[in-house]
Amino acid sequence: MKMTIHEKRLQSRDIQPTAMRMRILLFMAETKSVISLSDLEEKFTHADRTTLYRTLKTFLEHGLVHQINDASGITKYALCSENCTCSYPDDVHVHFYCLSCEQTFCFPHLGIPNYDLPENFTPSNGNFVITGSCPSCSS
Amino acid sequence: MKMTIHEKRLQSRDIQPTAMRMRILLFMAETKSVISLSDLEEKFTHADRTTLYRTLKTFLEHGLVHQINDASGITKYALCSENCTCSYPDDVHVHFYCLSCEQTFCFPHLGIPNYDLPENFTPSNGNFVITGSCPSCSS
DNA sequence: TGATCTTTGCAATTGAGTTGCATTACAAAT
DNA sequence: ATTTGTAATGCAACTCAATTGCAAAGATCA
Repeated sequence: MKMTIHEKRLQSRDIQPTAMRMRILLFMAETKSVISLSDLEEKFTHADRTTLYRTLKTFLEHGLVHQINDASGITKYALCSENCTCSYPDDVHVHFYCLSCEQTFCFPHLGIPNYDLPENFTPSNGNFVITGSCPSCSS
Repeated sequence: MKMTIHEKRLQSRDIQPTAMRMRILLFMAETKSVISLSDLEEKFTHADRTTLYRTLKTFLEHGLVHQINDASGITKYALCSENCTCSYPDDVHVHFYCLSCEQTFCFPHLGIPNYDLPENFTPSNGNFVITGSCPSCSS
């Protein structure tokens, strides 16, 4: 039985590879960028907002994407690397939010310090965003 | 002319020290915690939501408080230290968001690495939040 | 085929955040 | 002290992202 790489990717995370999900995964893999629910809506005008929303939720719950909270206040998502478990500190990396164009970028090569937290604070995940101006918007 | 320490603090940031603002500043200084607009609403039941909202905005614009975006998706605020300018990397520190009680904590002693960003990314601020379980919620 | 479970679409709701405008409080000038 | 102008506050309404309930469509398996 033949299977695309994306189909395998969904199944390896225990997500039923429906047509809709395949299309959304493909889009995220192609654009390689950080997207919001609204971005998906603009791309998939034929699909319902709820379906897109729930697809992102499903992806998130199954560790296929990670969630980013930047200064825009809008929840954004990005595909995880193949063997990511989205746990602090190893699988967390820095993101960059451009105040001008409001885009968010992944910096997978910029990891997170293993902070020595105050007693009894148990970390599980992290959200590290640097805000500023991106190359296209820096004059 | 006599002036309270909080009055001076407002004036040093060019904020008119009205009764409302004094009360809110006092509350934030007393609780020493990270709060949301809704938290203020619960405390100041007599005041209008808009006033509280605009007070926080004013405080933010004048650098009296800093803004935190945690995994809750709700914008939170915390008092800045006396000589803070809220700029990356020196004045940015780590926060902690507890998934269980949904509280957010300031860790002013945990600073931010001076990351070597990709070319032409110009940082101005940062938002670093570690998510997990706080002492009260860790069994 | 029939029964069941999952996914998708539609409609409606929630709640944070925000804005316009009228009113009130404050401060400066006379 | 009174007037006058500016800033702050309160009220009402609105926007928009996020979320939920329910019905219809589609997939899966006996």
